[in-house]
Amino acid sequence: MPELPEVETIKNELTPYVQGRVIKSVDLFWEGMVRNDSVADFRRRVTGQRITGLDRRGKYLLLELGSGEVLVIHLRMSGSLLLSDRSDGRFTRAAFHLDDGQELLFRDPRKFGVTWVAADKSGVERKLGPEPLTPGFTEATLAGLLRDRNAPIKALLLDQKLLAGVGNMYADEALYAARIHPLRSGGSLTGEETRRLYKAVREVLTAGITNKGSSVVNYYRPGGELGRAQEEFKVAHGRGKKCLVCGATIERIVVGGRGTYFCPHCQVMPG
DNA sequence: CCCGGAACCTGAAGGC
DNA sequence: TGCCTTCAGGTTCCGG
Repeated sequence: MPELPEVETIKNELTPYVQGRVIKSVDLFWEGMVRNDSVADFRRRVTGQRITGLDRRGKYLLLELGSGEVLVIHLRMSGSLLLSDRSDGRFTRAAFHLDDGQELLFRDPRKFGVTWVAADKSGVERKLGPEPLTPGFTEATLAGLLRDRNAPIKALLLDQKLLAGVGNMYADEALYAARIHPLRSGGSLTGEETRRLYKAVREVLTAGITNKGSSVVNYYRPGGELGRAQEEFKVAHGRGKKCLVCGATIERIVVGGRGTYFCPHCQVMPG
C-alpha cells in the first residue's frame, strides 16, 4: 500500500525516465479511474503535454505539465506505476505513451487508484495537512494538531487533513516506536509522549524512503523491483508476532476500521 | 467541527 | 476440488 515513502520512491525513481518527455497518447482500460468531468476532457488535457517535473504531496504524485496544469495520480491501495515491460501485463488500467517510445503503465488490481488533470495543485493542497518531513513541521506543530482531539491517536495519524502521508503501516510502526497505545486519545498525550511520537513518525518515514518503500502486497517500484522497508517493520501486519523488546505477543485490534497491531506490554493504556 | 462506519473494488487465504 | 466467507486498507461520503 503506497504511503508517503512509497510515493516518494516512485517519484524519485520515475523522474529520470519521464521528466522532459511528451505524452503522445493515453490508453485507458478502466475509465472509472479518471476523476475529470469526462474521459474526453482528461485525454484532451494530457495528450501532447510535456512532463516538466514531478512532485509529491502526501500520498499524491503530481506530474507537472507544460500547459501549467497538473496530472494528479493517487495509487490508493494496490496501484503501481511501471515502466514499459516491467509489468506482467495483468491489471494494467492505463498506459501513457511517451515520445521516446517508453510507456508508463498504471497497474492496479483493485481499481481503487484515481487520476485527474487539475489546473494547479491547490485542490490537492486543500485536502492535506502539513508534510511531516519538512523542516517547518516541528514538535510544536504536532502538539498543536493533537490538542483537544478526542479521537484515537491511530485514527488521527491516518487523517490526511491533519498530517499528510502517514498510512496504516507507518502509523503502527510510529506508535510502537513511541510506545503509545493506538487507542489513546490525541489530546491525552503528554509532552514527552508527543516528543517521542514526533521523532518516531519522522524516523519511520525516513527509514521507509531509505529502504525504497515497503513491498508487503502489490507495491512495485517503477523498474519492477520491490522495496525493503517491510524488513525493518516491528509490528505492522503483526510482523514476527512477538515484540522484539519484551517478547509479548503482538495484538491486533481494529481502530478507525483498520487492522492495528501493537505490543500490549510496551504500549499500555493507562487507567 | 468532530467522530465512526459504510462504500468503493478484487485477489488471496482460510474454513468446511 | 470448490464454494463461501473474511480480510486487506486510502479516501470519500453520510449520519449522528
